[in-house]
Amino acid sequence: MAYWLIKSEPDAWSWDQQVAKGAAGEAWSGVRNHTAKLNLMKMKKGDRAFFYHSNIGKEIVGIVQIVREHYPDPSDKTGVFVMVDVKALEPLPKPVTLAQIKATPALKNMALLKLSRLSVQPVTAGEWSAICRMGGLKR
DNA sequence: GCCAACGTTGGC
DNA sequence: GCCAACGTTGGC
Repeated sequence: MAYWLIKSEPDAWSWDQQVAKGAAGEAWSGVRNHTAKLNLMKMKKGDRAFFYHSNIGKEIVGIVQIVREHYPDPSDKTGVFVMVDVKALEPLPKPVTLAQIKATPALKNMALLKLSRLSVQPVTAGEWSAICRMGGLKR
């Protein structure tokens, strides 16, 4: 299984809205960046991703699961970009903030810090478990 | 095909 | 509100 991190501005689409969608999941559309697109296309059903709130909060608030692999984004008229469907899996008992990640030596190479503008990015297994622990999940 | 100008994102 | 990073656009 692969791990990812997806970003959203809570003004546009928040964790609470994602949770409200429940098991049905929701389309993760609107990506207009080719690097992000490549990552979307690597996602497999069952992969997990951190849900990060950019701008407001600047913290990882929960975990989502990929429930549908990439397909054309109907909101993209050029037909170039793709999207996936994700569903909320569980919240982090303690959201992990950007400041905490920066202060953690093991996480200093995270794409989140190096490619701050990339909205869909890979997370290593080591980073995943470290953040889960910081977030109060026991695993 | 290069590169300057410009727009957007996102942290501060 | 500012600015750095970076992607895109357009002139040459």
